[in-house]
Amino acid sequence: MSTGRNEPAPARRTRQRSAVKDGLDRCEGFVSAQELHDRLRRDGQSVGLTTVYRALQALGEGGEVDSLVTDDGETVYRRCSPEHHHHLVCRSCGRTIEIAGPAVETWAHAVASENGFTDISHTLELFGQCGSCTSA
Amino acid sequence: MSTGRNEPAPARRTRQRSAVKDGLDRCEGFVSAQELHDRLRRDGQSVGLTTVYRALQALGEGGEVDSLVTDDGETVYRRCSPEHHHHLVCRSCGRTIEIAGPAVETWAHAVASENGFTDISHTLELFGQCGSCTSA
DNA sequence: GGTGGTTTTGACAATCATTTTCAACAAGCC
DNA sequence: GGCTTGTTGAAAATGATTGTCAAAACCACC
Ligand SMILES: [Zn+2]
Ligand SMILES: [Zn+2]
Ligand SMILES: [Zn+2]
Ligand SMILES: [Zn+2]
Repeated sequence: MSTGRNEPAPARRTRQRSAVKDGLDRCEGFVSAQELHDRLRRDGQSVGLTTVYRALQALGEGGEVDSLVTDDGETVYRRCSPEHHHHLVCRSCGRTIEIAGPAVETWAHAVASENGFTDISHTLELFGQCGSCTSA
Repeated sequence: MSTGRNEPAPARRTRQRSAVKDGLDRCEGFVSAQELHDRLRRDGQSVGLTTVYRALQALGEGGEVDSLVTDDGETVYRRCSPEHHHHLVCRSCGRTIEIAGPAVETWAHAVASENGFTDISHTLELFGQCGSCTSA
C-alpha cells in the first residue's frame, strides 16, 4: 500500500505462464486445461493443474486465447488472432479453422435491434467433418 | 425378448414426465434442470431431480425442447418450435426470442464446404439487453 | 547479492452440475 | 388380478473447475 491508488495489477513473467502459452501454441486445435496439463507433464515441463487453469483463464480474459464450452460442458482453449472471429471445428480430429463472417455480424446486430435489444454479443461455432477425416 | 427384432423402446406416459413438460411450458425463458425442479417442488408437484434431468434430456433428444450450454457450463432448456432456429436472450431477465436466420444457414454451409468440411452443424446464440431491462 | 513486500504456485480440499446405481414402483398388457 | 419391463428417486459417484493457504519465486530497491 505505497500509493493511494488502486493499481491494476503488475502481471509477472514466470516459467509456468510461458510454458502454458508455448504449450498452447504447439497445439493444433482446441485443448482443455487438463489436456494441456498432461501434455506439459509429458514434455517434462512441470506445471500444476491449478496454475494451468489460472493461466488459461487469464489469457482468455486478456484476449490472447479464445475459449469455448463444448456440448459436454468442458471449456477448451486455443491460441487465436485478436480480431473477432469464429471457428470451424472438426468433430473427429479437432482441427480448427478460423473464419470471419462480416455478414453474420451485421445480421446479428440488425436482428437484435429490430427486437429492441442492445449491447449485443453472440456465440457462433461451426462443427463438421474435415476433408482428411472424411477420406480416412 | 419375445421377438427377434430390436424394438426401439416403448416410452411410457407418467405423471413425472408430464409435470416436467408442463412445467417447462409455464417458463418464460430458458431454465436449468435444477431451477425447474425447484419450481415443480414449490408448485406441490413432487418429481425427483434425477427424473427432471432424464426427462429434459429425453425431450431434448426428441427435438421437443431446445437446450444450450451457458458460459458457466450449465445446460438450460426451453420449449421450442420444432423447426431449426436460434435465440436472442436477455442477459438480465432471461427473456428469449426465437429467431430464424436463413442467410446464416446458407452462409454456414458455404463457408464449411469451401474448407472441405461436410456434415455441418452449428451453434448460434445472440445475447443482449432487452428493451424493458434497458429502460428499467 | 542481500532484503522485504508481493505475487504466484501447487497439493489438497471443496463445489457443484450431472450421472450412475439399484431397489422399490407403476404402466401397459394378459 | 398378476407379469413384464420401463421408470423413479435417494443416495453415492463422477469429474471439471475453483478455493485455500503455506511455501516458493519475483522484483525493485538498497
Ligand atoms: Zn478432422
Ligand atoms: Zn461474430
Ligand atoms: Zn430483459
Ligand atoms: Zn442455424
